Amino acid sequence: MTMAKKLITSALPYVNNVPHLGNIIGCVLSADVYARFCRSQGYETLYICATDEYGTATEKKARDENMTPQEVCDKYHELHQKVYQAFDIQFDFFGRTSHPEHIEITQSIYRDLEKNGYILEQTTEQTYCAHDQLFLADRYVEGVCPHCGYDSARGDQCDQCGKLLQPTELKEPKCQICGNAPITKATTHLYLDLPQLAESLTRFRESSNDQGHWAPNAYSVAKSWIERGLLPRPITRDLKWGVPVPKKGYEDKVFYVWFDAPIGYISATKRGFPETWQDWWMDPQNTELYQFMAKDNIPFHTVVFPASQLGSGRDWTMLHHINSTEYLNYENDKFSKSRGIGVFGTDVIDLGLPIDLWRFYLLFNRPERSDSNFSWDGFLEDINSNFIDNIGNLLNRVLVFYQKHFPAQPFAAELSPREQDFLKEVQQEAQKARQQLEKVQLKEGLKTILALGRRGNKFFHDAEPWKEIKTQPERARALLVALVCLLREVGILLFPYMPTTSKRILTLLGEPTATMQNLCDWSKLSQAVASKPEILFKKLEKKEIEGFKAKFMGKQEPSVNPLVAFAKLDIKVGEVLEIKPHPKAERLFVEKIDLGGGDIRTIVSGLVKHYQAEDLLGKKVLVVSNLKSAPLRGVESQGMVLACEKKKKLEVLFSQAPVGTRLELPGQEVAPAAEITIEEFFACPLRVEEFQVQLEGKGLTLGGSPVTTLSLAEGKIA
RNA sequence: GGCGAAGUAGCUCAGCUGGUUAGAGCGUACGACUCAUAAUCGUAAGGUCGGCGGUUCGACCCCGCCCUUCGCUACCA
Repeated sequence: MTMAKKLITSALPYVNNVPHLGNIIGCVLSADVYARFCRSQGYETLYICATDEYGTATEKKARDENMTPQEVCDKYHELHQKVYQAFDIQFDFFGRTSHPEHIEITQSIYRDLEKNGYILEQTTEQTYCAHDQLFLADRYVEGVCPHCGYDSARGDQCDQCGKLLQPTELKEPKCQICGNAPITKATTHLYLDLPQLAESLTRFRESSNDQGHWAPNAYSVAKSWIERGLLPRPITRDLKWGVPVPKKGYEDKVFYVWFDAPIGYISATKRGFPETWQDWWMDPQNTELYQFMAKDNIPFHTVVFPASQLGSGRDWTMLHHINSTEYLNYENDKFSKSRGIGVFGTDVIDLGLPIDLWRFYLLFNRPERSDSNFSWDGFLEDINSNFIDNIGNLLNRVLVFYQKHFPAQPFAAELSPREQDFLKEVQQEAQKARQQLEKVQLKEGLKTILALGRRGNKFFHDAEPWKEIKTQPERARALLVALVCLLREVGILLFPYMPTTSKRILTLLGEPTATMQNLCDWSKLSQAVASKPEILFKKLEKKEIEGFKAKFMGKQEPSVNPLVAFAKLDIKVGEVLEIKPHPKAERLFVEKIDLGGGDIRTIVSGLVKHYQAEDLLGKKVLVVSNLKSAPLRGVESQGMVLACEKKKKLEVLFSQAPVGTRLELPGQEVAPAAEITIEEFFACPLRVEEFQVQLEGKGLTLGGSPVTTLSLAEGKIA
């Protein structure tokens, strides 16, 4: 086995979010398991993480909470630390990017890049919106793609041909926020010349993957990024909260977060280990870098950060194995802080369950190949059946039985072929789990450990020691000793996953110091005496878990009552006075619609594919009249014409009722809001069933008569 | 509408570069055992591997089309 030093990192969590279970399993916990394995294995190991603190999001949060960005970061950094501590995450150092050390290293890497000619400086006519008074982010600029001529390519990428772009390349750029043509104010920015590094990046990707066996999703993402064609990437921004740019003329700018954040791994190491950090980061021959993260972070670790390293010309330790997970969902929904969906680190602390149970569940359900799903029912099942009934019970039944018949006696016995064969199997399985851990197959490794437990239970059952003890007590004793051997291996192997539980098991077996290094070395066991047996965990109770479930459902933002949502809508009959094609959009019409009482609106609708202009002219249609207006390709749309949609078919909701008639739900008071958002509109699940427009099965009316469709029997209203 | 990912037993998931009867755990049913946290052990039921075509001697795995779900995005509003 390789004796390389193991440098392990977990993706830097962004500071202003409370980490949820998905975040935790994705990076910090997975990396912790591997780091613990490596230490137990006797490898020289360093596990580094930090909070990522710079950027717009923090500035915004600071404004919202009326604090300085630094105060925001201080507060949340501490929160992160508390959560990770609760999860028994054992960092060798947990740093933060808003630290002088970080500034120094970021700047020095920048200087290297500049010295080596990988920095481009462009004083471009950068898109600046005079109206909104800000420089526009790439994607907020649109225009004509220089490659394929597509007329609304975004500033970062063209949707038609897929090429990566810069906003400056676009012909006829436009501000997407206000629709005005942005002023192209001269701003100077620094760019990392990725094209010049493309070849080395490809070489790096291939050789690193060959040696380190990247997670498949990481390899394919990296490949497609590079093969799509790389463009120079700006590494500075017009912001305040960030790493200052050490260059004249850049006093008002900072480095872009994506540039400085990965450098946080290095700076955190340097801060934690000022004397020895270079032994890790500047010793690629003897160091293997393992990086853990969720899938959204892949490009930065496989392309962007390696590019900075390669371009700096220094002999950095570079990515060896990338372990990128998919996402964990919560009860078939996405985790969402804003909607209050999910279990967050702070919740776990409050619930007060043994942390190893959380670790077990998360690792057992680790989203390795595809997204996986947290559910309270699954939580109960997995912990009770797969862990407690299996491992917990095996430990207990073995120790209780042994204690009863051989009190205070060491685990020594003459092993017969029956035990010897069994132990060979145990050895094989234990080695298998060890190798799976070595290869960072964390979920598989855990499953192997559970299989070991099942094997033990079967051995116990088949041998019937409760009978044997009466006739051949020494034979029964040998059996139990063999099972103690198995439990010892389980105890050792469990250490990376459930450190506290591992220690408890090994202590009960009288060998608390056993590690991965003496896996399957049973020589000390014959002197070991069991402690008084104790239950590892009592089983989770259905009632308790139901309680949690209810509590967390209650915390969620209540889903909007359809009737309440409907009450806010102001849907009226309007007559199409005028209709013409949108000047800049081939799929849109621009209509003038009379809603009665002199209220005449301009409304944009995407109906070109379904209707001719003359089919609609003069017709009366249903219109959402209190919808917040929105610019569509430069034309302000002051409402929305309703239609029924099913698959690719669409039918506009026409009406014979007088202009201005309001859509009603019999028996329901309506109190239209002055203005609603498009989200509020869609919160109301209007449908057509059997040619009838309805809400929750109740038909809607216009002046007392039902609203119907002609060709589409059912569909959604949009 | 565009791009991307995915669709394998009731549930959660494995199935590498195509090759005999498609796997595991949980759950369920029945049986066994009783040392143990009503735990354990055995047996069984259960899948047209989203659908339809195609390539092939042969496809869950390759190609095309379609359906569904999810994500991102848009000339959805």
